Amino acid sequence: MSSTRVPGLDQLVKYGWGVDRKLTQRGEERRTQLMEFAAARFASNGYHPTSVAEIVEGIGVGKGVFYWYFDTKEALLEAILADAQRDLRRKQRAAIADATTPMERIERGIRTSIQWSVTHTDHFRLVQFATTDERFAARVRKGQQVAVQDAATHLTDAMKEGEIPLGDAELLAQLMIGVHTYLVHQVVQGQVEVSDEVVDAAVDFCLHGILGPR
Amino acid sequence: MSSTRVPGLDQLVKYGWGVDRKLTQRGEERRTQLMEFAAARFASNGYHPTSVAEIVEGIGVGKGVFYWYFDTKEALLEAILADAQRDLRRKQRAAIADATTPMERIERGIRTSIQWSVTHTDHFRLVQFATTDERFAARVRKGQQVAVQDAATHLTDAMKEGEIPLGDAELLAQLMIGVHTYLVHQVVQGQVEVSDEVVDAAVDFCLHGILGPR
Amino acid sequence: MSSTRVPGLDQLVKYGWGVDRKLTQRGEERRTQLMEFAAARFASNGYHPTSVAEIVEGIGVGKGVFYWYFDTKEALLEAILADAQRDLRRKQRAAIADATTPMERIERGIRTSIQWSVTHTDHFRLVQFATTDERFAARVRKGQQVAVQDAATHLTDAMKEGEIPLGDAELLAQLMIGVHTYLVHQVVQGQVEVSDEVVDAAVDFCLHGILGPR
Amino acid sequence: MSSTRVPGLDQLVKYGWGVDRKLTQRGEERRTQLMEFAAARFASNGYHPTSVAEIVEGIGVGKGVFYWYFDTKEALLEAILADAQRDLRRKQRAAIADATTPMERIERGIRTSIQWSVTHTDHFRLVQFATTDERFAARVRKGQQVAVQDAATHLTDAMKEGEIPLGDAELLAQLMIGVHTYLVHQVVQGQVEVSDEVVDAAVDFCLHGILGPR
DNA sequence: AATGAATGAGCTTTCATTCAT
DNA sequence: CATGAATGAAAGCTCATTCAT
Repeated sequence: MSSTRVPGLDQLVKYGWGVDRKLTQRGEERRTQLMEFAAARFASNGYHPTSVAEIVEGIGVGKGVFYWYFDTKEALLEAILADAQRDLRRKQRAAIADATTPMERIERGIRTSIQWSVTHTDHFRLVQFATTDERFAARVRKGQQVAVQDAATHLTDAMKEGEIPLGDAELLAQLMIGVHTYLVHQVVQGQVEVSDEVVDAAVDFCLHGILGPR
Repeated sequence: MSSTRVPGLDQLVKYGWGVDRKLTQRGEERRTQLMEFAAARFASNGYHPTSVAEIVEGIGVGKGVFYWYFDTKEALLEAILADAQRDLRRKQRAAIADATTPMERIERGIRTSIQWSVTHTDHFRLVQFATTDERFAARVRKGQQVAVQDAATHLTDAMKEGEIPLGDAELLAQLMIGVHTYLVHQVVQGQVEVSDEVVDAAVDFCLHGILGPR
Repeated sequence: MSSTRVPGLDQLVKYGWGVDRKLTQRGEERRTQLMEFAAARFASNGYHPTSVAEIVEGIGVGKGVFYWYFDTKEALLEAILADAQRDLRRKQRAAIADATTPMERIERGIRTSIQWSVTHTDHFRLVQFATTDERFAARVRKGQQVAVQDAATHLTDAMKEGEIPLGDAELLAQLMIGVHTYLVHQVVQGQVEVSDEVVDAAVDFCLHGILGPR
Repeated sequence: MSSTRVPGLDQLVKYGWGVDRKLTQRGEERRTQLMEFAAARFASNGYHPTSVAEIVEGIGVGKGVFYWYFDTKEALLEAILADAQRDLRRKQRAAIADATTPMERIERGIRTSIQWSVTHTDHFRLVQFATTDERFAARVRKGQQVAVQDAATHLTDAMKEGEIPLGDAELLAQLMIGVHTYLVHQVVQGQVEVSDEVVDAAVDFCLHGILGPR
């Protein structure tokens, strides 16, 4: 009826500026269902080749449903990406919470990140794609910057405490993230099987890369 | 009288199984022009959002011209990717040719790869995208497998000669490639400025990652 | 919740395996409207020369409407042909129902067939065309086989009852159908005016052809 | 150079008003080759679905060749149809030449016609198609009118001489032609095997149809 | 005579989005 | 909330025809 169009902060964080309805329990589920189904399809067939029609048919509803929950197809992908980013960050914070040294934080950060990516391959693929489309690249870039900053902070701390040699913390953070990103990439592409040994090797590789010549 | 439809091996390598005409000098130039222009557009706007119309308008020819040289838009991207792969491999072989030790070969390989990628950012972006679309992913995967194998061979040699500690050569090769892939990725995204120092740092990071604890 | 994708038998008979939505009253009408308009255009301008654009413009709707009801232009023609076949057969069965002798059934069959064809010249022309295109020819052939078999059955009955001399019933049926097909063909081409006399003459011609030398 | 565009009568009969060059021996062969190849393709794939490119590729020449011999694709089909008509008529005249009675002429006419059609199934199919396209229908109609007139003349003669009962000669001629047209149609469609018995039965059917009740 | 290249209107089809119910 | 129907711009692609060489 006369509901104001200005959403509260909580909703904004979750839904952005577009469709901003208060959703019922059922509505919430529908929205999630749409996002999950779409993420799967986007990941396997690609964002552009997947039509809105395909999505709504896939879950057996009319097109109206889609546009009830999302302003555009673009907004859907953005919501999926935002959701994923938020989830990963939350997991990472939890993992790091009770670590005592910077190096421990770094290691746990890497492990959590790898863990999350290989259990959310669809989202990993979507992020990969999003990078290649200017419409979404900015959002992803921002997320990656945050990740780099986080890692760099820990590296700087480690440098200060003399745990690792001084160096360009940000660059090292990027190289480190590069290692595990590519590793996950290969896993997603079916080129590598995940195992504790592989993850350990990757972590070792990074740590030695950071430590440099002893 | 009737021209044989079986193309020679040379042509096959170059054009694949689709349109396989003998091209005149002029035709050869047009084909190249189309590929270059398209690569640029695909890289900046994305493959799907770039229409064939946009490409032909961009170089000021009729639509038919496009389909004279390529069977489909898909075939065009494949041709571009194949071309790029061939070019990179050629460059790498040349760079490695006169190296004397395995470690030298590895280092030169990494440097050449970074070099090539940052001077062919369009193609790098296209490869990124290609990975996210099953239609093209296979080709890219094969190319990357080759790169991994190449590097792994050199690592194995280095292990045999005792230059580096024994380990999973293939995995190390992948981690190494991961470092520079992500680095280039960041460069392409404008997050990092290339410089000799950055490249050196990346190479160092890899070498120490490989060498492990001394 | 999720609607089953397996259409009921009724729908299958009517729509085939392609677009198989449940249509509303309005949708049903649109579908019919499209088929009728298209049949007329196909008949007068030819199937290939008639574009989908022409059809939708003709009934004043957007292009998407066409593809809402039919998978392809080809499917549309097939639907039209199937519809026509079904209608003719139904009419023929009704006409034959209360005939008492085989010869009466044959005569009524011929007359009904001529009658139907001259009042549905559009469909007759479409069948003519369909014969010349392998994509549609099979369907038409099957329909004609059925017609031949029907007539042959009656001829065989007549032979058994001694009403006509023994002979190759199927071949006679074909010749008989040939007579009226060509007659209708000439009518459709404007070479012959239909009249009771003409129809009577054709029927006589057939009957004498069948009876042979007394 | 300064060759007049007004062709001689002979050439006109053969080539119509379009391309009217004096062809060399080789040119004559190319033209024939094009027509034969095109007739085969048109017959099997349809006129519209067969492209000029397909034709010239099929015989291994460039597109220029096609347009050297024919003004348009349409003109090609017309030339093929005209050729076929001329050939059939010539054969029929030869077959009838030494017949002594009208009925003999009729029978020979029918037999020749069936004979020609089953040995030129491609052309028969093309005529079938041509009927369904207004651009070509007129030409075919005229040819069929001639055939009907020819047959009707013989029937009229037969009536005058008391060989058959009086009746509408033209209509009978049409019904007669209908019988064998449909027969050939079924042969072309692979529904009937040609044999002397079948042809005899068809001829008998016609003769009895004409003779009516004795 | 013949070729390879080019043209560009037009084709079939798709699809994000909107709307009446 | 939800549906089926509709929109129409735009996509990929075809093809009869023309032209420079």
